[in-house]
Amino acid sequence: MPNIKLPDGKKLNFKSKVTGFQIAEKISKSLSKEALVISVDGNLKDLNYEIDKDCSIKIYTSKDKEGLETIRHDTAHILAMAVQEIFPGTQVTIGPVIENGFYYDFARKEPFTEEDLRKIEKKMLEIVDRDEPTHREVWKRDKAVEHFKKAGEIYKAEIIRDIPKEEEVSVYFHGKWHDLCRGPHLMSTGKIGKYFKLMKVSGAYWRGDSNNEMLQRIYGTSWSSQKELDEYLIRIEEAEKRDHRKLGKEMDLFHFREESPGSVFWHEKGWNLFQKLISYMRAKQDAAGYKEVNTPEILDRSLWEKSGHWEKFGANMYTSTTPDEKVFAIKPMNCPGCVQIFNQGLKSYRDLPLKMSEFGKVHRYEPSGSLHGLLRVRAFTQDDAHIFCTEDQITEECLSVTNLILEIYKDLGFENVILKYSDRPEIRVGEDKVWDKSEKALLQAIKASKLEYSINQGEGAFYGPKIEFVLRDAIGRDWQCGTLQVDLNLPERLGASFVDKDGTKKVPVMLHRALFGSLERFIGILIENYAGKLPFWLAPLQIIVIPVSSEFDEYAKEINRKIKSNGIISEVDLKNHNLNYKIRDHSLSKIPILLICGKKEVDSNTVTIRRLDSKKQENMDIDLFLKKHLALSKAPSN
RNA sequence: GCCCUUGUAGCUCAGCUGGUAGAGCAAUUGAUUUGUAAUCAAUAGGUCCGCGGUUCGAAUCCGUGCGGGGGCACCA
Repeated sequence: MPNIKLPDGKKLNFKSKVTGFQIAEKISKSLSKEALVISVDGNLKDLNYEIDKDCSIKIYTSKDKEGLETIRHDTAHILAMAVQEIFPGTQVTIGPVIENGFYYDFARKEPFTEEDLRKIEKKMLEIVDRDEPTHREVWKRDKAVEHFKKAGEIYKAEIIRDIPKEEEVSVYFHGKWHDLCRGPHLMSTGKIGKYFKLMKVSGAYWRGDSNNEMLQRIYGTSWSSQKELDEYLIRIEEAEKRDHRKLGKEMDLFHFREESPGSVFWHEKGWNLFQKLISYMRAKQDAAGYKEVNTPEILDRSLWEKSGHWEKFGANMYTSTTPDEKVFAIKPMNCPGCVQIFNQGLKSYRDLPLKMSEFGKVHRYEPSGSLHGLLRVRAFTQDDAHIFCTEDQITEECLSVTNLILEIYKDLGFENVILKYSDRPEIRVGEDKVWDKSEKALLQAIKASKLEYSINQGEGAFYGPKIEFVLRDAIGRDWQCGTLQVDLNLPERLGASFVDKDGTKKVPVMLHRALFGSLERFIGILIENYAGKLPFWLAPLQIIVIPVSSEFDEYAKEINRKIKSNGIISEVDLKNHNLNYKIRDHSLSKIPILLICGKKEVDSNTVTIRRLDSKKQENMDIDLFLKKHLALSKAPSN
């Protein structure tokens, strides 16, 4: 007789076997209405799963992650069901739950269109109304394979073959329609509610392998209330409004064009922002003891062969043949060039750690389909540095890199940073002893940073372990930016050495690190994070002076001159438009501060300040204004 | 690279089933001299992404190339 333990510790006793739904009914009527799935000793099960022995359970509703995910999983099934009702002959494959929704991959010759999606949605609503009951059957493997093969579902048959021997092959029925599935599922199709929407169709490789055929994937979202669905759709719209490609055009920062896909044409304002970031970082790195260098963009093939890039990275490299038939590569990374600087002249242990930074522009031939605005380009500038040091110095150097990165992110408005740590991969170079040392050093640095971190086991580079710095933006999206890698390989390959205390030559350890990763990408992230409303010091155009009418042009020009002479980027707007027009115009182009000058201001030698997104007007003496804003207009410094 | 989709004025877009292009904003000029998110009017502005084909005739249909978008794969 099952003795059921509830999450609050209470126990319920049943005379015979009992289902989750019956337990919910026993607890309360409202719970029985809201219950979606149950966990039995930690395993998620259907509500009508029969319990016949003692166990502890928890019943989930749509308020729980488990409940919502089950709703989404069921919505995916109902999607597949609807598709097969409308388009017979379409094969189903897999349909998992993902963040905010689900997808289902189908095999069908004709592409699904936008109208098809609306048709399918309608059919899905019908299926919800039909409220088809769910039931689960466990089939013998052979029978299942046979059945799905006969039904023309070759993908399903293939999936069954790959289910581990010890697992049951379960088939879920929603009415007559059925699908191979691990479950659990809701008790009937009516339970999912009507708060779903099909979002888009796309291609997706069978089993995620680009050697396989391409299936059609339908993405959908599903929630437990209309309110949640609406909020989600609004969130998507908000994210679209922040799109850096759109804002970059509106703010006149940069553009792309056909002649050079994936390469940025930086306009004056965008380049100003770019240069500001660089000079900010120069100052930071200078203070941290880095020496800035610069290496050639084009280097002979032989160097890339020696470094291993030719073999390992060749598919992504641009090459160039000169009129005399020599082959060069346009650098996809700065490291080999930097090692060559290290190699020039004799280095002593006294020179270590030697930190060389480089704002190096690299070119990589990225697959056309992966290009995405500033976030994924073919030509970009790394805020790169290579630290040559001894094994004993690894920990300290890693820690100082981590601190530098955090400091810089904070200055740019990102306080929320997490780390991803990747340790030794299967295929690697170097002795385990050295790996032990470098992994330990990196981990120590991570722990000292007190940041949240995750471990990606075996994901390190073949030459050493690495940390990736992930920052979370204003609307909760994660962006991988900085990276820190320990390299025990390249210095040796390229013959780097230093003279140690004992007079023998030793190979230095090299740390690769980038703070933002790519300046281009980071600017994209900055724009999206701030929705284009950059902090005052980063704004490419910081102030616009607006005369109320042309009568005050001279005064406005004078104010503008004064501001500019203080090194603040300012313009005066003398166009023949009224004040309202100009305020709207410059607000839309996200100018942080507008200074209005009219009779009142001329008479009192003041300006009236209007800040972006604030209707508050603030009248101030011009010298006081400058005093208050001068420091704010420059990069933060410590 | 692969699947789907898309390419018309500086920008955002309209242009039904083929008959050599249109709006709003921006620009220019003029009027207006404006006090916190669009003053009025006039003017100018286009190899309809490139190439090839079908047709008496192509922005429109077909093929192909290039670019953009959404995904997949890739992301040292």
